Amino acid sequence: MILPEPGSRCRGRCGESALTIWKAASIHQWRISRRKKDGTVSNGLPIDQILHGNCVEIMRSLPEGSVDLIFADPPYNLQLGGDLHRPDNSKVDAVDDAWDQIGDFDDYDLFSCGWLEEARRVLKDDGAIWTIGSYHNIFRVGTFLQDMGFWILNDVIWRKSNPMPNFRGTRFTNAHETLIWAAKHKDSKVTFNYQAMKALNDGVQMRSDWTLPICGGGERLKDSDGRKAHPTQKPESLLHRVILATSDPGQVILDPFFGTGTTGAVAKKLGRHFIGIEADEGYIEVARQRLAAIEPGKADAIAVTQSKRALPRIPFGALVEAGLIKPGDTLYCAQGRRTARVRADGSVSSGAEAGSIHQVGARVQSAPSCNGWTFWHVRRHGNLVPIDVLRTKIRAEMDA
Amino acid sequence: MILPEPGSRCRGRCGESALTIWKAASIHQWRISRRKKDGTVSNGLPIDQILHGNCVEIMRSLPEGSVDLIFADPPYNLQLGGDLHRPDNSKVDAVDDAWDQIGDFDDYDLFSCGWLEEARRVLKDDGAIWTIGSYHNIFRVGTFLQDMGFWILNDVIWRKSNPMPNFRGTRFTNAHETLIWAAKHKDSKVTFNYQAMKALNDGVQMRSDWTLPICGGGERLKDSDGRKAHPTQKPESLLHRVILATSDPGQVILDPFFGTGTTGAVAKKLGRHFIGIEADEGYIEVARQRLAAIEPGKADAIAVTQSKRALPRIPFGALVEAGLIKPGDTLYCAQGRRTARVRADGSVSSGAEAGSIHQVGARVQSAPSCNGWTFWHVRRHGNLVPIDVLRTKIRAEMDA
DNA sequence: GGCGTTTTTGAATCGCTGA
DNA sequence: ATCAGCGATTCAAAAACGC
Repeated sequence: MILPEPGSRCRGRCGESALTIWKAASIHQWRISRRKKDGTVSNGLPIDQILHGNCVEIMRSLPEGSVDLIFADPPYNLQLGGDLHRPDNSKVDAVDDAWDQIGDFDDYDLFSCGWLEEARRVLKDDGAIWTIGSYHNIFRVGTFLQDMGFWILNDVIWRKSNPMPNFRGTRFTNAHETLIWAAKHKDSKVTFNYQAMKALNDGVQMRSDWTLPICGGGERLKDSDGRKAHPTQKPESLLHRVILATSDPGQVILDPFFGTGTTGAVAKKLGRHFIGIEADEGYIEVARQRLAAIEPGKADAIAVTQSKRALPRIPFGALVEAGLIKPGDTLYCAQGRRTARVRADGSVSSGAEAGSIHQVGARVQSAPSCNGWTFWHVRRHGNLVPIDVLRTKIRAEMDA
Repeated sequence: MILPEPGSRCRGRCGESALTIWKAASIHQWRISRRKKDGTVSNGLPIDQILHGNCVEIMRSLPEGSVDLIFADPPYNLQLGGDLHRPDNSKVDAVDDAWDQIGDFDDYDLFSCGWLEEARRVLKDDGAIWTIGSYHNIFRVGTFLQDMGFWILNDVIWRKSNPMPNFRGTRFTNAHETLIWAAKHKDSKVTFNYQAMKALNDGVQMRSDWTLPICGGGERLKDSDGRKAHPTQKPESLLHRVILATSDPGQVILDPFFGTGTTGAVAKKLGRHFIGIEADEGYIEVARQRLAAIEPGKADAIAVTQSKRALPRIPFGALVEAGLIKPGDTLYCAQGRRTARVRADGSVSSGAEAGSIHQVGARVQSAPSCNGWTFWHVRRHGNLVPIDVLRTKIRAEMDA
């Protein structure tokens, strides 16, 4: 592997950049192996499968602009010293697996450039990516995302309700991990189920900090000896929120570091398709068994609160056409002080002003804009009823 | 200014690095102006002063390895679009000040390299740095810290109890900011008052996520027109925790982006020295008046817990942090005959006795135990109010 | 003055569609 | 590509207001 001159004080960003080096040397040395397709293939995509191998290699074999969402939990490149013991002298089972040891920052940068570039190629133009990490790696991943043209939408904090304490008393308890949610481009129209997130959070906007327990109990996969099958298995609750918020049923979610398949498990439960890539055959076997036992989510069970933006557009004139409002009827604001008259073509007039319900509503308030559907009301049985209620009626008839 | 070739898809990390460019071109063009020393000078350091000018220039005039701690709140370089209106059509007063508009990623990287390199030079070998930022800038700052050889100790989340909502329903509420705490070297022996943090957090280890309200109310500095004096004034509670945790009384804390002087204000209250650097004379004037009104912390008031003790049931320290009770304030029993003094970490002292509100309450009564929350009172408007009343207020904020 | 209600505001990368 | 029109969208805390 070609690296910048060693020994320089500033690593990574001195001399040639990791991204430049990556393109020049590493990628072309990889052999793209053909792999056996043993599952469903949709639009050339091997969906609902676990693909075995190096994730960059595998992603290069997938078509450009083909997946809707990527969730990536790359190695954190933890720089551990010696063994860590608890105050009672028991040894902490640290993450010291070979796959987490990428090397110094230069190696880690090359590694990150590699998989991020391929992930970006495979992603649809309106797609998005989630990455998760700790302070060891997330700043580098975030910088690469920005440098590659991804557009960060939020950084999200997974606030662990039950983190491992700092046994030495030398730092603050490392009680969170950081996720980054980014669109492929600045102008990408990404999926965000705002109302579903609001519903999930007791009716108030979902915040950028999520308090969730770490993966344990019956959810934590164990091998035959009772030891945890994977050292960094993520909780399904975390993926549930990610997938519910930023994908729709039927979409394809790619996880290039599949591990024991939490992304696939939650995707299947929520009626999404997944593509998993994993280099370790042992993890793949665990994931296969896990996924086989999961019942796919049914359409009625995975439905979420819809955003009004997704509903069919009804022009105000349709209410007049349907006879729910008659030409000459009076519209009132909520207080009843401001009024407008309905005209036969669905426009309204108030004094000298005339135009759409939105335009006239804005004018009478001297406001820059106005949602006429919620601003204007009609008198029914002595009460003022928002015209939005009549729109709902029209929509219900259309669905019937 | 020399920049990488424009139009390249990958910005910043392609071609010459920002750090290389910085060293080659920008720094040598700066003229180091002599400045008038108008305050105390200790070990060649202009302590407890606000220095006017570009922070890189000023830092170059300070001796190498001379300050104990740096707190830096650099511009976030927000990339705003057009105006943003709330659902009620009121306009959001965005942070669009000229000082926050650094430019594109390349410009911001050069800017960041510049001040970070000088900050590192000025820092003692066993010193540490704190930086704060949002997803717009913090990944780049974190990457540079690592590339320059700083050793990250924690990333800390400031979880805002009352953030501004996302008005368009397009993202998660941006409800947090990220701080990075890093040592100058991997082997630096940094200051960390572990027991004080534990005392401040109800007797359990302080975590990496801190729930604190944004700066408002009487603490928020206003100009003569009643408008906020600075758009991004940080709460003193945040600095209280930073300074109490990672510095000792008498040490020197440098803030290269001093603004209206929150770092200096808390440093003075906690018996630390500060050096503030600020480019805007208007902010300096506000900070000077603010600092002049502050009484320096007395040694007994700013003393913190040095050894283990029994766990208090309630985090009394949160009241100190929030400014509801100040270090040095007096607590009274209901009759006003017995008193205790509040210390900066939420412990209290009475005569030779020191400890939690419960312990000291028990001691002064010669009782086996005591509920400090109902025993102790503070004087407000001439009346004695149980501190439990203040706890209720804190709880409301923390529950958010 | 006191208490209940209304208004204001905070580091923000904040829309979609069709002519 | 640009522009205009539709019409979707806010939480907590403190200050200001009203009775």
